Order: sequence, then C-alpha cells, then structure tokens
Amino acid sequence: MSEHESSDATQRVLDVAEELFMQRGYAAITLRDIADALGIRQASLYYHFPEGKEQLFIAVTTRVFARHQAGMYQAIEQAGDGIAAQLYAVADWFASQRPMNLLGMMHADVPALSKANAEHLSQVAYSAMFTPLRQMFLAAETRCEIRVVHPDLLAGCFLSLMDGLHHGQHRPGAPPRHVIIDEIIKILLDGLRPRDK
Amino acid sequence: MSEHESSDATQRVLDVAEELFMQRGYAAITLRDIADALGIRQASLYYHFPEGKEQLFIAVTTRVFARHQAGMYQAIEQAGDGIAAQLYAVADWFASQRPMNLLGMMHADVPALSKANAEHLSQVAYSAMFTPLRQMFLAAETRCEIRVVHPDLLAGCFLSLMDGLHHGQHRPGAPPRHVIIDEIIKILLDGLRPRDK
DNA sequence: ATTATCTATAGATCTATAGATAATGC
DNA sequence: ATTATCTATAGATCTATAGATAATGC
Repeated sequence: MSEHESSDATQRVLDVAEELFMQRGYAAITLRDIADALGIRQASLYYHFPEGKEQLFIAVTTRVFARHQAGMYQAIEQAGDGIAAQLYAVADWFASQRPMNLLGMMHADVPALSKANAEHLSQVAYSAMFTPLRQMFLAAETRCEIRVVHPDLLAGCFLSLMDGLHHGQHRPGAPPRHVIIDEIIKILLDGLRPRDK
Repeated sequence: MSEHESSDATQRVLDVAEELFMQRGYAAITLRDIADALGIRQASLYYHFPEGKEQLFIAVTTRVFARHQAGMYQAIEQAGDGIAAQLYAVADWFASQRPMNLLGMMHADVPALSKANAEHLSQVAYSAMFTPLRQMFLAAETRCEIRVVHPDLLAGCFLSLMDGLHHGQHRPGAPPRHVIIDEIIKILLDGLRPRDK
C-alpha cells in the first residue's frame, strides 16, 4: 500500500466532511457534526487527521480542487473541438457535482486558517480552477471562435455562473437544470441582444 | 423620535456587524468580534438586540437587502432608457458596495437560523434582489432590446456575476474594476462570439 | 426616567489530548 | 504490530442573563 493512499475509513471521513463543509462552510461545521454523520465519536477523527479540524478542511478542499481540475480537463477533452461543446461539457461537469460555493467559500473561510495554509490553499484553488478554463478560452480565441480580452476574467465569470447554478436556482417555478445551462451558455456565446438575421 | 428609527449607537452596531458578517458569514463571527470592533463589551450588544446574535444578523441582512433594492432601483431610474446604460449603472452600484457574497451566504447561513427567520429572510432576499432586475430585463425585452427567456434566471446570473466582482478578481495582474465591469456587460450584451461585421 | 454601557457569571459547546479497548494481520 | 475506534476530560470559547453604574434629558 503506497504512502499516498489513505484507507477506506479515511476516505469516508473525507466524503462526509466534504459534504458538510461545502454546504455550510468551515466555521459552521463542528467536528462533532462530522463525527455524528459518520456514526463515530468526535475524538476518533483525530486518528485520521491528528492535526485536527484545519488539517481535515485542507484535505477536503485539496481533494475537491483536484477533482474539479481533472473533471474540467476531461470534460473539455471529451467534448472535442468547438467552444460551445466544451462549455456544455464543463457546465455538465459542475452540474454533476455537489452544490457548492467555491469562490465565496474561499473568501469567507480562508481567513480562519493559518497563514501558511491560507496562502497555499488560495494558490491551489486558483491554479486548479482557473487553469483549465484559461487554456480552453485561449485555444478558442486562437481558433477565432471567440474574442477574449482577459482570459482569467472570463474564467472567473464562468465560475461565478457555475456557483450560481446551485443556490439561486432552486426557486419556485425555476426551470430544470439543463434549461438553465442551455440559457447560460447561449448568453455567454451570443449575448442578450438579438442578433441580426 | 419615531419608533421606527433606531439610535446612532444602534446604527453603529449595525454598521460594524454588517462589515464582519458580510466578510466572513454568520457562524465565523462571534458577538465578541463585533463588540471588540466597536470598542464595547460583548454583553452590551444585548442592549441593542435583546434577542441576541440571530436578531442582530436578521437586522443586518434586512438592512442590506433594503439598501440594495433601493440602490438598484435608483441606479436603473437614473440611467434612463437603454439596457446597456442600466446594466452599467447597476454594476456600478454593486461596485460601490462592500464586498459580499449574498447568494452564497444565504445558502450557507440561512440553515443556522430559526425556521421562521430562515423562511422570512429567504423571501426578503429573493424579493429585494430579484425584483428590480426582473423588471429591468422585462422592460428591455418589451422594447425589443434583448431577448429574455427566463427573467429570474437572467437576474440570478447577473447577481452571480456581481458577487464574483468582489472575490475572484483581486488577483495578481487583475484589471481594474471598471474594466471588469465593462467586459462583463459586453459579454452579457453581445456574447463571446465575434459578431459579423 | 431613559439610554448605553459595564462586571460577573452560568451553562453550553468546541477543539484537542491522553490513554484504553478490540479487532485484524503477520 | 497496526488499525480504528472508544471514554474521559482539560481548557478555551461563546451565547445569554442578572444586575450595577453613569450620563443625559425632562
């Protein structure tokens, strides 16, 4: 067993902690909440994460970012060429994932961490979330499919919209998710102004 | 003095509590944090908000939503006709406000409140934030300036982008805010695809 | 009398540590 | 021997309550 693998039990801890932390944020979730959801005692979490709550949170977010980076790369690759298909694929990836609030949570929760962890996590978040999108937009620009002024700005907008997929849109009478994704991508590509026929 | 006015001291409490709650969320901020920032003792906050932390949070968020609703209405009115000018005006309004994470915070913090407060706050948030934008988009559609499929979806997208204004974009080498706003509105109106000349 | 603060403290968490227990794997 | 849990608890908060104090306004 490699030193980089962690046991099934530890994976379960990460799964449950991810669900809770992503829903409510670092400060709102206690170790007792996580232990209760797992059916174990709070102190038992220290077996898996001896440095405690902050270490567990870092492990959770690191795994989330790695999964999203890989998921976005894979979505883009499988979509083939064409920015429209790629945008749909990435949006479907986000729709397949747990509701979350990545950008906002970073902003709210990072200050609670140690300086070293805060800087490291910000760096990881930025690199993981922006890089696949920046590459996708730059490649589309090279193919003259889109105009891009600031690729990172565009990536940030797209991520904001993906975050918005989850919270704003479970309203009474809200359209189904695939309609929402359709509409968002249409707006991104063609804008709100009616095009000349 | 009307019963609807609150004293200067209470206003200061609201100002400081708003700054902290909007930065970090309900769970992360303690009454002691707020009292320290005010230079008073934690227990003194109960003079202004006898029911405690939750009442203070409700007062803060209620005021934030009322201010945003009024600010958006005023921005739209002063911008005159034309969806482009109106979008710029509303975006400038958001840029003038404290960084926040309204949509995401609602999602994360509302579950910590009593059921009655949670339902009331969700309702207030939706009504205050969506109504001005929905009206603006519907009027623009009537004037045939834009096509609108789901006005609330469009409003949600716009709010997500406005939230994103604040966190994603204080990156190394990020363009100044007015450039960001320009770019976001250009994308919204005309899309990413180059228009035919 | 009202306003706005204070001190002191109860009671409820929350994180983290120390050390015991039981099951499994060599 | 290692893995994964447990019990028990120290120490640090955090919210909230009770009641005192001081300044101001009628």
